[in-house]
This record gives sequence, structure tokens and C-alpha cells, in this order.
Amino acid sequence: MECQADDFLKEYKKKMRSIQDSMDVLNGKWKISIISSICCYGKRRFSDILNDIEGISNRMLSKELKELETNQLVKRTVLDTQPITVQYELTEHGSTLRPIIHNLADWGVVHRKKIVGK
Amino acid sequence: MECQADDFLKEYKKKMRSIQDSMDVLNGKWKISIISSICCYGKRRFSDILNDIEGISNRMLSKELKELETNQLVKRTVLDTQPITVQYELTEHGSTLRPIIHNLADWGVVHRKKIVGK
DNA sequence: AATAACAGTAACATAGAAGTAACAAAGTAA
DNA sequence: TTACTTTGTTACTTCTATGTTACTGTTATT
Repeated sequence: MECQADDFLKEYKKKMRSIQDSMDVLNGKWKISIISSICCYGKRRFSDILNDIEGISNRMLSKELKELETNQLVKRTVLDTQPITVQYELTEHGSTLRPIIHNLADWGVVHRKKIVGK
Repeated sequence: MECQADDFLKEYKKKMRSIQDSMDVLNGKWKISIISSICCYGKRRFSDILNDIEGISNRMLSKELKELETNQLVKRTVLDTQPITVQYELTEHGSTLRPIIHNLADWGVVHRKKIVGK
């Protein structure tokens, strides 16, 4: 019995650590929104994302995109256009976040209904 | 065609807004961890959560729990014990976050493998 | 010539997020 | 009588995440 209880404890702790690992990458006010924007549209340019997300500054967008790139969630491609444009898309690894994004979107709807509407 | 494209745009925007709604409630460094702790164990006391989450201070825990209570995600119950203990559990509404928590935990495992291990 | 679009970068400013430490109330044990 | 536990609160301080503004370099447009 003791052993089983210990096993559960260990598993809970592992779970908590995993969640912390996730949140380490997705921290900050904007990351989820940025990923969502790219996720929705497939490919998205810098200025597009800037418009998608109300309130973000170009400085923050630039910084956060860099972090996401570092964490291999987002891929940056410079296009040879006039003027130069830059395209962002999810990496294969980044795409594994899709279910979470969708869940968050669904939950947002539920939550809004719960709080605002009846 | 135009109309269809517009419809897609509208839907994307709605999605982005829903995600923002979710993140408004789950913002900050600790909320997800706190919810996870309560979610894992079903019921959890203040000092338990304090131990579950590495690095959080009692001040922050108190503050964040209050916010979660305000947003109807968490229910607080004072138990008539010696000394008095306080039990936190997810509300029905809070429980709808379970899928997200599980997804985050799963993704954390995947991500750790991707980044650290081979 | 002047201006605009694009994708940023640099320098500076600051609200508020978070940390630390001490204290409170109420009962219990030593 | 003193100390300890639990769940906080309060006051004070630190710090960092984010915001603001201005600027770059290139090409196309007017």
C-alpha cells in the first residue's frame, strides 16, 4: 500500500514538472497568442502577426518570436520580395501544440459564456 | 469567394479572441501550476500547494488563489480542524480545464525529450 | 525629393509582478 | 508560560517584463 501511494506521489510530481517544463517555454503575456496566430493561418508575416494581436508592440513581437525560434517552435524564413518580407510558420515540433491551442480556444468560449453571458 | 474568405477571417479573429479570454484568466507565472496541483490531488490544502510548487511564496500563493476563486475556478473551504486548515478544490467550471492541464503535461514530456534527451 | 512599407533594433522609462521578512489569531502541546 | 502550527496579511524592497519612442536600410511610389 505504502509503495503504491509513493508511486502515485512520484507520478504527480512528474506531472507537475512536465507542466512546468511546458510553461517555461510558453511563458509571458504574448507567446500563446503569437503561436495561435501562426497556427491559424499556417504562414504569417511579421506585420500580419502584429495586426492579429491587439496591443503587442513590434519590440515585444520581435523578442518573443526570437525566443520561440530558439525553442524550435517557430521557423523564420526571409522572402526575397520588395520590400523584404519575413514569414513565420510552426515547426513540426511547434505543430504538436495545436491540440493545446484548440483546447484553449474552446475553453475561452466556454469561460466567456460562464462569466459574461448566462 | 470574397465572402468565404471573409468568413474565415472572422472565424480566425474569434478564435484569437477566445484564446485571449482564456489567457486573461490563466496569466501569471503560477496559475497553471496551482490549478495543476489541485487538479492532480482533487483536494489540496494551502501548505500542500506551497510544497507542490517549487519557488512560490505564501504571499503569491494566497494572491493567486484569491484570483482563481474570483474567477470561479477554485473553491475554498475552511475545515474545522486543529489548527484550522483550508482546502482548495476545482469548481465544476474549473474542472473543464482538466483536458488542457493534461495536454500541457503530455506536451511537456514531449518537449523535454525533444530538447534535452535524444 | 519626399514619403511609405517592411522588419526589425536601440535606448530609455516604468508599472506591477514577485521576493523577503515580520507579524496575527487561535488553539494545542510541552 | 512559552513555543508551535496553519493560513494568511502587511510593509517594504527589488527586479524584470513590457511599453514608448525614435531610428536603420532598402526599395517603390508620388
